Amino acid sequence: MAINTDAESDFARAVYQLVGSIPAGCIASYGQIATLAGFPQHARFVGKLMSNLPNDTRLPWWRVLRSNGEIALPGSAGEEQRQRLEKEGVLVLNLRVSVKRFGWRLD
DNA sequence: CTATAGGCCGACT
DNA sequence: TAGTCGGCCTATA
Repeated sequence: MAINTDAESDFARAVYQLVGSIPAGCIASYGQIATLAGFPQHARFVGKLMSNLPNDTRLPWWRVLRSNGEIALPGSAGEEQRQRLEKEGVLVLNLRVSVKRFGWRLD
């Protein structure tokens, strides 16, 4: 089953809701979001959605990183993400976060 | 720690 | 129509 790229698609809405429900001080991965949204194969599309987000979005896009805790964004964008994370108390070392300590796991 | 190998799938040339 | 490219993932060496 192919996903609908429309911003109103179930997939997109699920992703937005999930990202929005990541607690401050925690991080999640693209694949994790995709999986929770019901489409484990669409990790990349999650990134696509994030890149499409408007600048004034309220979504905490910065809490989404790679599965290994690495910041995916290059250059200045990654810098912004790093600062937003640290402002929430997430320790970022060399563009890296400890998934063990800050990973978003549901209880 | 790096390097390879395989997979995935929408968007854009 | 066929490549190529992404804010990717997992496993293995």
